[in-house]
Amino acid sequence: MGRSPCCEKAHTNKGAWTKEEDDRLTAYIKAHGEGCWRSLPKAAGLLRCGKSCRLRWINYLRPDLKRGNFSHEEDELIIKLHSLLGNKWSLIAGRLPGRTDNEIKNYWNTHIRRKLTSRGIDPVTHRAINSDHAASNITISFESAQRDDKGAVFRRDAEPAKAAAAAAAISHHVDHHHRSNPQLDWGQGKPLKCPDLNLDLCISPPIHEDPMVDTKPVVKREAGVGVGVVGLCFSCSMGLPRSSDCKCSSFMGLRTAMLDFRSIEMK
DNA sequence: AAGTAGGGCAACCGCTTCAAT
DNA sequence: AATTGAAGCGGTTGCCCTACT
Repeated sequence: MGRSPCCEKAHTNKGAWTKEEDDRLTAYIKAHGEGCWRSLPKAAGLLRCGKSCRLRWINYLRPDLKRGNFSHEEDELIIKLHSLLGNKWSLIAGRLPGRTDNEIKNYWNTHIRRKLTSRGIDPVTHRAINSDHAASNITISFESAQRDDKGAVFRRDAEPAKAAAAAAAISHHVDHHHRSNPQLDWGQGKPLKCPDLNLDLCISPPIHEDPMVDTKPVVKREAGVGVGVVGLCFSCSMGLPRSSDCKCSSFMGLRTAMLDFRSIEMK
């Protein structure tokens, strides 16, 4: 029945990794590639469980990791993605090349959460704290023209109908993820409608084809490896206003490229 | 200079999903 | 079809470092 046991837990090290262990793991993966974490520790001569090896590699040893401080653009992108995806750190990490889910999670908990709170934004719901009535359409805008050190811009939505349409479009895309992710209800227990979330989105129907956007399925969950937005300039892929030399086509090459839910694949 | 508090981050834990048997 | 375990994920913990008193 079932598979054979993973590792002998009685003879595994725990705690901080030593330089030697790092070297062994790195050398082994460089020689044999990732995968089969179950057998890796033994093969690499490590007294660790496969799970621990995987974590160490993904979060610390991988050569494509960026490390260092998060840029302002990354900050905003994380906030934006979190507002849409909730605590789906692996999905968020998938949009930030060189960043790991663990890193983003830590960064969120230590920096961004506080930052949002100081801006008067609830980091969980992304709504304004002290907004007395839920129906008020206070929204968070990331328009860089209005951006300053104080961060997000609040405004009342001038066109509720437009906002509702956008919300419905988002809801359509998010829905199938959402069904399996009650967290995305943000505690409301109702289908996501983003009634007060205006991210200046422009989302087209899924069937839309754009030569600039690679529509083939994205490699599934490469554990934090950036599934870069193909065919888009930096500004567009980061969800920023288009730069003067941007040649991305209008669809999705806007501030919304990252919201191409076709490439946010859930397990 | 020593002690303390708080922040940051690496690693572990426990749960869920999926695949192998 | 049922069972079992690997892989992956999010939450939490604990250690280390730095700033403050």
